[in-house]
Amino acid sequence: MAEITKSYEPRDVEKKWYAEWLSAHAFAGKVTPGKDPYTIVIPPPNVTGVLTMGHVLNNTIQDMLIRRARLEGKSAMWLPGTDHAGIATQTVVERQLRKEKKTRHDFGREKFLEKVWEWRTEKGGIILEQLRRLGASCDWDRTQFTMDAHYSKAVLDVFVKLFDRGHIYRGKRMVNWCPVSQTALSDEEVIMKPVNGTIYRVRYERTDAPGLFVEVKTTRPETIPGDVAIAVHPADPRYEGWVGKKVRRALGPDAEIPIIADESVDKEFGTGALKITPAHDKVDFEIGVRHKLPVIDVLEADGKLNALAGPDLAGMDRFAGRKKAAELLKERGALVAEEAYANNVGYSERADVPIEPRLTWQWWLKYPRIEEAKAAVRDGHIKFHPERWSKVYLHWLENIQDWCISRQLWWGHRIPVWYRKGLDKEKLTEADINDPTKVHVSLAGPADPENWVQEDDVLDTWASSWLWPFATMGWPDEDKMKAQGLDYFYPTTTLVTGPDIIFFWVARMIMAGLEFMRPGDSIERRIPFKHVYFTGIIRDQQGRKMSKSLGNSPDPLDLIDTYGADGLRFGIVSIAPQGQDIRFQEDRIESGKNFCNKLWNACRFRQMSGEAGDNSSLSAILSRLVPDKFDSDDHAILQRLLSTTREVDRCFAEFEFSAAVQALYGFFWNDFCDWYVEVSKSKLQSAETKPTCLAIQDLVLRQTLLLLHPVIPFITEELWHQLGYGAPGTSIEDVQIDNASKVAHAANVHGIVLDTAAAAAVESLKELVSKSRALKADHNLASRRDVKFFLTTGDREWQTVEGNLAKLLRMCGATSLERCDKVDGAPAVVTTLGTLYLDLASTVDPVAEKARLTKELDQLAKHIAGTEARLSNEAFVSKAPPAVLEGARKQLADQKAKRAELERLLKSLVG
RNA sequence: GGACCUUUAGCUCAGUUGGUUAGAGCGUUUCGUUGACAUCGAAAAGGUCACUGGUUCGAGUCCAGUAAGGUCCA
Repeated sequence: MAEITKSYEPRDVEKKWYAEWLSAHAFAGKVTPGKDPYTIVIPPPNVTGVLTMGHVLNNTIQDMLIRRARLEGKSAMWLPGTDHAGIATQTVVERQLRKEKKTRHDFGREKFLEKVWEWRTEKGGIILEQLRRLGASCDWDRTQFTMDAHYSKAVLDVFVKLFDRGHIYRGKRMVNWCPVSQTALSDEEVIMKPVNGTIYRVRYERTDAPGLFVEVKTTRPETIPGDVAIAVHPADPRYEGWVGKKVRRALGPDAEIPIIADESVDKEFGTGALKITPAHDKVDFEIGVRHKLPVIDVLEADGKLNALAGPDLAGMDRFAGRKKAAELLKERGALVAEEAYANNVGYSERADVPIEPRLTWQWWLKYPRIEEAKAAVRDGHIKFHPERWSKVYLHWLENIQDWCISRQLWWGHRIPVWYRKGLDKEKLTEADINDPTKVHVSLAGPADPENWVQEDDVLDTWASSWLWPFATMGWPDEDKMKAQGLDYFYPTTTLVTGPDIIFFWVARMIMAGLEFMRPGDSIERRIPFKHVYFTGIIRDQQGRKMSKSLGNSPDPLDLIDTYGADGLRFGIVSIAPQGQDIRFQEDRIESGKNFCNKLWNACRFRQMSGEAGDNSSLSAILSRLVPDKFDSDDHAILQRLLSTTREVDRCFAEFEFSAAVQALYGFFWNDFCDWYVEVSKSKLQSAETKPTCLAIQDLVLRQTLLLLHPVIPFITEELWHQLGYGAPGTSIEDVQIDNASKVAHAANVHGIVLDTAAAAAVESLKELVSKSRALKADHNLASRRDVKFFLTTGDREWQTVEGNLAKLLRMCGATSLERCDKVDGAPAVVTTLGTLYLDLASTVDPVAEKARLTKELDQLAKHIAGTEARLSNEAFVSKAPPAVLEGARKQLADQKAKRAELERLLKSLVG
């Protein structure tokens, strides 16, 4: 076996093991009857995406779950893939074309799509490559893309089915229009942002009574040419007698518009009068419908004003038009005032520009299975972690609106609808849409395509990703489903994602699963996943969301180069508590790297300490232990190993990953390295204690590597082999991890009965060591090893000290530690094992020594007062549980004894 | 306007059903390279647990309210 190097160099180790895992097909998800499946489908990153810190966190957690599942003996399968990301990808390619001074229209639909496919072939796999660097153990042979032929077929099949089931309709309604992308958006793709703008007070003059005006407030004067009425509340006394009269439109082609009464007008807002512009506001549109008002659309798809806005405004951009409109109103004396105004404006999520409410023909989906989707989460068939997100989810479902699923893009799944040639698409009625002689809806298309024209629109990207948990495994093709094991792996076990896509994706997947999977079966069999773990959002030091545009996100690949993939994984998991946003700190990643180095060196120490024994299995190591030779340190470290194993078991079951990592960190660094390895150094000197000490190190290291492997897979695999825990050609994941009770049971089988008092004994030894060091540090003696200590103590305590003397001398850095009755004038410290004196009587400064003891005494006095107060409280004594009462009494006794000792020491000081 | 989250050491955060003297990492100060590790070791300083009130023998923890910051929905 090669000697372990002095420091851990991740680069080669990571490269080597990832290649080995791939060639061994270690990540392949296999249908294995008799084994429980454990399935995760990756939240497919956009093909345009590059790895961000969010991806690192998200995918590290998925990999941890998958690797832990493999270690637990489950048939684990992690399915990777990418999302075609309609708008995002089309935008990227269009931006490229713009550099060549071209638009997609210069190419035409077909040629443009070829360009996008070229782009995706060339650059679309980057993020999956990056995930490999991170160590992601995805079953790469199953990699899916939402535009793959098979997947596309599933998407279109679902459209046809939902159309046939009456869930899909075409309607001319108000949509959120993005003038930059020039497509409709769903409500979820609109981000409300507070904007400090201007509100314009505009007056309209009565045509029948010149000189009489009605005043309204608007933030959008450029839409005044689209006004078709002024609305007031019917019970508003200010406008008694006004309803039915007409006013002159303040801007645009000359027109008289009526004053109407509508209950929905808010009397409290402004003057209580509202201008009605049905083409450019959702509320206005509804009022317009109620009053059968015309619709005058003054905007083009690209956000420019059109001829209906009048010659002064036509051709202007909407924002320039707003300024111009204000000027024109002013000239005409119609502008009463401009006021600063803060309001919320909807922005396009992708293009980051204000959206326009726009009346267009679109395809809509009435969500299926809404009630069942609520029940699935409410009744606990699907568990959210943290649970509180279920409230957000349920609230959204309570208020759910139909989903606008059509997009005016080219990159996407083209809607499988054909219109009979010669029909005017804009004039189709509901009956026409459902008339197969006029509108054809099918997967295959019409038999006589020459007589039909296909719908231009494509589907919203999310209308493909909502099928991800089953369309990725061959659905709906029976043969493919069988080959890919859909029936075995579905429902998937856990979904790991961010709470920001709870509506976009999580809720919709639940509805899709319930609608399409295993019709007629129970709800547990139809849901797409059993657990949803919501990660926090990674923020920068200032608390801002990390984003490409802000440039505040470190490149994870740089971090991998600097700290290793394992260091990055360990660091990011350790700072990601359940459901809380994360403020990124690079030094935590550094501490992940340091932990790896610590682990490496502890294993190196084991290797240097003696010959390797039989490490081939847990049982082989256990049989090397001689329980009779155990001292309290051996008992204590094994107990801590068990309690840590139990804690990690619990953390994985409850999705508390940072707690798991912290438990392992504390156990390994503090309990094992700082204490057990240090005491080993003297145990290894004796032929009598050495074999058991080595076996215990092997036991702890073996089990710790198994517990750590899901978090830091590369280094644990490497050390596993370096220390001979696995046969050549096997992997650490070929071994099954035992939970705490199984490990305890195995130990019992080998005659190991752990002494529960050992932990307390070790704690008292640690205290003695720590206080002896402090005593030395106080007297600037940290480096010397030639000090002598004296201890005044009882027989029992001395027995403990004597039994561990060699270790104690080494740990305290002393040549001797002798028992004696009384030492005068030496610096001393009170411990549970007795009063420890530093043999330095001649060099001591009594004044400083007094100060030190007095300070400790003062602190102790406060604690005694507190304990006494509690115990003298009648209510406490009569109502507190006996164990608590007993604890308090013992505490007081100990504190008083310590006080007496300190007082004695103080008195004994000369001067 | 509605809902949710956060507020604990200089910084970032733990603190499980209320119960000894509230913890960790980083940072700071002092000391230390003796054969696992300086990517390290030892010691130390540092907190009226945002505020007010309540429940309780006992509150960082439970309840109500206030303040500040954040997120989502309208």
